[in-house]
Amino acid sequence: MKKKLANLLEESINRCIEKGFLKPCTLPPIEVDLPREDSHGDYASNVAMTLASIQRKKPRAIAEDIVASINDRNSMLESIEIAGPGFINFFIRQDFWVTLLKEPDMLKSRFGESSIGGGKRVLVEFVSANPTGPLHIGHARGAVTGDVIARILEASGYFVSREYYINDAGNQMNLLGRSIYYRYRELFGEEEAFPQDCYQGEYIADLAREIRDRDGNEHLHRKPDDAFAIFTEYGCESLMEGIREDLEAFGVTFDSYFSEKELYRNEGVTRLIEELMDKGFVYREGDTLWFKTTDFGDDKDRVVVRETGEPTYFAADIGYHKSKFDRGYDMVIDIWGADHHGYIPRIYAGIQAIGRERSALHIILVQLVNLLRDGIPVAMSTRAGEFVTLREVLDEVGRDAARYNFLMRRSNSHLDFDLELAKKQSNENPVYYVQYAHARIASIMRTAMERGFDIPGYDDVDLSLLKLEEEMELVKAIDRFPDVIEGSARSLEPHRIPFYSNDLASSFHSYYNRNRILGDDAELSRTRLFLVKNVGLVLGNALRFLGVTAPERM
RNA sequence: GCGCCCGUAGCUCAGCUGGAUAGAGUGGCAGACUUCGAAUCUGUUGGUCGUAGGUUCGAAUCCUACCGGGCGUACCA
Repeated sequence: MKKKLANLLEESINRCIEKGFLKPCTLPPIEVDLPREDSHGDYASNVAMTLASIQRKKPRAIAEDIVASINDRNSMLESIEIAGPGFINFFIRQDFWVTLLKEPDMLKSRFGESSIGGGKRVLVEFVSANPTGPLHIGHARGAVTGDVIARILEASGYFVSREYYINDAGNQMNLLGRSIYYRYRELFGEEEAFPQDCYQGEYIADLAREIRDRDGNEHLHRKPDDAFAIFTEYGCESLMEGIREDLEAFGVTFDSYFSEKELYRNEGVTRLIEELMDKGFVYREGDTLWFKTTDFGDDKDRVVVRETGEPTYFAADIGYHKSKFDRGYDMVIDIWGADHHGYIPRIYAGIQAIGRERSALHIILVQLVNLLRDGIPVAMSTRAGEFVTLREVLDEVGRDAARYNFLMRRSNSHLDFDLELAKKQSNENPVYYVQYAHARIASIMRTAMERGFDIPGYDDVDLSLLKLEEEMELVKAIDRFPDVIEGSARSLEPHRIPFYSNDLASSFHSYYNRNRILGDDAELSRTRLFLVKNVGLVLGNALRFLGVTAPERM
């Protein structure tokens, strides 16, 4: 509906220009919004006001010209009003509203999809947790955020690939190997003190036991450096396997895993550094190489090759991003924990230095999760081995509730996640509200069948029977769904979908409590059945975008 | 110190990229099941949008300063 009205306005403005009412100019984007007040119409536009400054003319006068030139071929409009400083308010005819139900009924599970992406290739990189321990709840929020952004973009005409960057090189990996090694020695009674700086978690000892069960004591006689390498590799692979399984149980899958170690092996990092040197973005100071990120707005230059001759993590990361673009992606999305925000200017400097547009990279920061149990904070630290794993959360609160809770908030705001609250199967838990509406509708459909109704399609019902305000509200809400998904895709904001779903579920519950769907009047019942069926369809589609199940009964 | 994020109802949060009289949920209070699912619904209570300036037809939204909370500020990843 929004788009139909915007088109109507655009045509009219062009006509005004032809007739000389308005001076030729480049049109501002035509916005059509939902007014807060019902008395301001079903939709409203402020074009007259935005044109006013360009045209140097009074907004109300412009609005009048535009309204006079509108050609409502399809008889959508009940009336148009000009209000306040120059708003154009549209009132849509009731019999036009109901025709919009044709679309969801035809498109079914594809209702909500669009082609705004135009086939652009997008890489979404997310989670990318170091394989030094199992995923914990902090990773979970980034995981669902990335997953849902990928789902939305896929539905919006983008060609999407999901990637996990494995930091399987560097100090933390060595530390992992050492940690397992010392636990391994303990198993054979080598009781030196377990180093403080090593990973303390119980899972380290588990890994050590696995190696003992497989290889016995053979690593005891190796030189520590050789043993570290073996233990590192084993730990990394084993932990990655666990991570993959946990994510899958959480409904999150990847198309590719990109290994940092591979990047080094393929000379990706050396080639990158050479490129930066060739382009003159790098200077030498003693034995270290500095990248002039300040040329791109960073507040200080950054080291890319250490005194020791080893490239930094940063160097590898630019190399990794170069690889993303070299693989042909038009748009790259990184989902990061908010604690990495300081890193943003430097990575932008990196991609600009390799000749890419800033606008091709979108970094989404996901704020940290405050884990609570009954309102009391739960302390977490990977190093100390104190944390609640993703697996534990899944086992305790379930996948649907966990996902929904993470998706309800803007990723940019801090999130309290209360384990007890998320676990409750009651009205305190918003996921059930939407699911319940879906299940309830499914139940109505079942009852209807039992009573001998068919489930009608668009052409089999008399839509003029939909007269109630609540019914119009539902029709309007259904019609809005594609706009919500599109807005969500453009802004990369998944949280809009839970909010919309909640509103739609609320309108439905309210309608249901006030009116009978299946009553004495067979024709009316069939029409209402049709309406409600489409509400269920949209709720189902919305939940699918969120990766949450849409139950038929619960 | 510097940088980023956040500050909206008692609590948890939306606010459609600058629009008209600021909204939900939750909590409190009062109500609705012999009829399609009460995990539901209806009504009511509740706000100087952190503070002070500025930009303009118009600001919770943009700019500046300050206050409060979080997170960064490595030749770690």
